[in-house]
Amino acid sequence: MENASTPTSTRGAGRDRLLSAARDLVRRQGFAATSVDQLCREAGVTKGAFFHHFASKADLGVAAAEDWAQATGAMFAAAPYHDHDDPLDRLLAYVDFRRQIIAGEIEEFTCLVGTLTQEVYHQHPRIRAACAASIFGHAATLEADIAAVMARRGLTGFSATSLAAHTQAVLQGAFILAKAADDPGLATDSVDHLKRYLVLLLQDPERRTA
Amino acid sequence: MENASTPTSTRGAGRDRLLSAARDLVRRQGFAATSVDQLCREAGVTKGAFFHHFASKADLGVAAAEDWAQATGAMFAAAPYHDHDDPLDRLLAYVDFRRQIIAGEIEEFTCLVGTLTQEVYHQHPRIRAACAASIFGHAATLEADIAAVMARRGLTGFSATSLAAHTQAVLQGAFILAKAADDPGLATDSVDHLKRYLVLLLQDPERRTA
DNA sequence: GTCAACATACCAACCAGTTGGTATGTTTTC
DNA sequence: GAAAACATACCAACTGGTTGGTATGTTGAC
Repeated sequence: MENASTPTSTRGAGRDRLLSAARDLVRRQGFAATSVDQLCREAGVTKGAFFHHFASKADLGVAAAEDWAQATGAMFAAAPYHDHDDPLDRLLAYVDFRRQIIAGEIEEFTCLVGTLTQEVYHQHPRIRAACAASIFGHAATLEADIAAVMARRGLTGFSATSLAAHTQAVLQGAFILAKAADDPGLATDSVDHLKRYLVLLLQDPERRTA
Repeated sequence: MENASTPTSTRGAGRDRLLSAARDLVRRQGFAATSVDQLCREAGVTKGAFFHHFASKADLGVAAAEDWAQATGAMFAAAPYHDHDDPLDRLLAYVDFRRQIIAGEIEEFTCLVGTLTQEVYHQHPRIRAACAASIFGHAATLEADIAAVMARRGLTGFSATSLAAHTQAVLQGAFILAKAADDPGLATDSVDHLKRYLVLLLQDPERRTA
């Protein structure tokens, strides 16, 4: 997802540019530290345009989380891990794909909705809810494959829902460690552990070629 | 860690009360959304006292991260999981202990330094560094036990350092999911997966009584 | 008496949001 | 088809309050 430069574009692109600016600035520095003025400068519009499209700064936050869910949903829906027929192969390929897109500057691969949730969960319940919908909505896309593998191997002791959510917890936590260390390697290391866990948990031991 | 009420205390407690206020307010609503005025109200002092003790708001952030590392370090050093002789037992007891303290309001069990890192990593490198020291300093306390288990069982393919860091990634991510869902259960579920991973990875299969 | 800890008054810049417009696009009426 | 009416997108200036911080004064412990 690229940063929109300030174009001499046609009317009507202001809202999209504001959402794009929000995605980048909030991932880099958080929601509260990102002012409406700064968003407008980055988007190349004025405050009047901002408040034409959004009733408040908080409304922009909700729209940004929803836009994130839509854009990432589309990106994941089109990702190559769907090419696998076997549900476990598909799940492991998903984790490989998540690892692969950990690249570039920290704010380019970290998660808008995880970042937003962390600081606004208490004071902005509507933003929190939009973030939850994005995070758990995405986790839900993994549940069918996890459930299929569990059924195939007769696994119990945990649910597909909790394992799907756990994959997102690892990713979110990995992003925090990458930010703390200023090193994407911390994130890829945790994703490697996630893959190792899924293999140990879900793969038939006879299939393992370690 | 309890919130300090506004007492008629002796002089000289202002700094500690500001740090305590920072811990609570930042965990609940983030750093940028927590103003110096709000911190002073919560601590029961004035801006003069604030700026006597801290050169800037950012300095308060660094001090808060360092205070957090010191306080949690002491708490973990005194925790019962150290009672175990066997390194794997001790590690698993550590995870059990982390699960046990996930209780009460969200801001009571979530992590100050993880929350801080997420939003300030880009604009406040000194706060980021203090948070990294806290997170990875704590992870380092687990490395010896992990290394001992790896050596005992001849395990390769990952390092003690990366597995120790991974435990912290899971915890940080678990806290984000708890905030998103407004439900501590999301956090305990991920901690359960962490324990399951450590058992699968590190425990001799013959010892498992599942 | 000295000095650390604290309080008060104040500052310039910034904040989210509002106001009164203009420019452009669309719809309705003739 | 043209023009009026209306809707939408956007602008620049403005508002009251908040912000991080500074300067100066006061208080209490030693």
